[in-house]
Amino acid sequence: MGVDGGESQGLRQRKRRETERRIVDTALLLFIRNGYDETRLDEIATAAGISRRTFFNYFASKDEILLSLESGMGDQLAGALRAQPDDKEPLSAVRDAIVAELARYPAADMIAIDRLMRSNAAVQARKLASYVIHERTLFAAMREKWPAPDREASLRLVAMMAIGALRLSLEAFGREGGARPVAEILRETFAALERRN
Amino acid sequence: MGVDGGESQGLRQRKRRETERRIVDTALLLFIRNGYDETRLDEIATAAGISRRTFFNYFASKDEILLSLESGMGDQLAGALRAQPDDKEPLSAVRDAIVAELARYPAADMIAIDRLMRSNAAVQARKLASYVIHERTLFAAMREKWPAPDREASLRLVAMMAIGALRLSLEAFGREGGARPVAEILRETFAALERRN
DNA sequence: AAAAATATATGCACCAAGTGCAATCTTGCA
DNA sequence: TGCAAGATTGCACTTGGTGCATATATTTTT
Repeated sequence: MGVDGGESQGLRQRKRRETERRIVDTALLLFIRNGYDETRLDEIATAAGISRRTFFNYFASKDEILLSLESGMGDQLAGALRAQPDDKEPLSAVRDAIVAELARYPAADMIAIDRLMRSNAAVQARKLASYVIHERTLFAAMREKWPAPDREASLRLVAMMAIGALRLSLEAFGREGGARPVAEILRETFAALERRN
Repeated sequence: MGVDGGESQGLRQRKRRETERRIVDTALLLFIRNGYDETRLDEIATAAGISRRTFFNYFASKDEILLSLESGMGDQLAGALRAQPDDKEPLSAVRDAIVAELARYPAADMIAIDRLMRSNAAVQARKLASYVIHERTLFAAMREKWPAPDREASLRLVAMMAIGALRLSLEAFGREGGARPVAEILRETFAALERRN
């Protein structure tokens, strides 16, 4: 009743964020413990303390729970790119942005999430599709950073190569079981990319 | 009865192929006429003269109808690559294989199929996922054509770039509404790819 | 502070895709 | 001709997802 600091800034919003977070957390727990396909939406809803119907007020589908973990990355990458100095070559700038950004994700989490996503074909597919979305987001940011109408096609290619290199790096990371840090693999992959031709 | 030519070579197999084909054809017709999401599996089954349950003997899901159109491409590309002369550079050989292979698909069909796939998020996602499968198939073929253990990572990158260029080219083809032939766009995209760095 | 407007939560009935299982019919082959 | 293997089907059932109406909570207006 208003005895708090005073900047509650929307109880509605706060509760919504809390509930959303609670759904993701409990769902991940259940997924990891019992498997993605084996976990029913009802279980998730009940465990999160909401009704099954309310779940769909937060996520459009079961997939979205996992996908939501991936969804911010495009914008994050775009942000990291904007922070790069303007005089770098596009591919180098994007590479550095990706390395900087990926450093922020805990390796153990990435492996766990990746395992979950690979356990279901539809989810895995949508994850790969989200790479394409990231590619487009990145391309849009690149176009703003290096505005030159006649270079658009080239920037599109750079975005494709960069996100492709990111994907291959994460695949290698998974194959190795997380033995080496992602940053190292990324730098290696990008080096090979810049070396060729 | 056996009064026919004599090489019936498995009535069972023949009927199966016929039925599968009939399912795809009638489904495509319905999809194009009424939309993918709006077409029920029951309609497809009935129109194809089979029971709903039998449909699932042929396709694991509704998605698979459309996906099956895409699924052979990886192997086709691998085959086209094997037909390339051995002394070409990997990227050039793959480029030529892709150009040769894509020339075999009628443009109008590609546009129609693409429209359908983009009308449903899950299908579109699986289509993009299938590019990654194609990439792996192509990589496997490349590894056989240019066996050099220390070059594997590099070949992986070439496969990624080639399939990425293919995807970007098809996207451009779609954006242009099929104005220019795919081969032209492909050559342009690959030229830009080889030019950069 | 009451009331009106808006957002959220939920229950319920329903739809459509997909699965397991058992029964029946077809084809291949000895 | 007879029998094994494969194909077709019906049926009951599970699960994810939607539309709609209603109740409840929060915000804003007066």
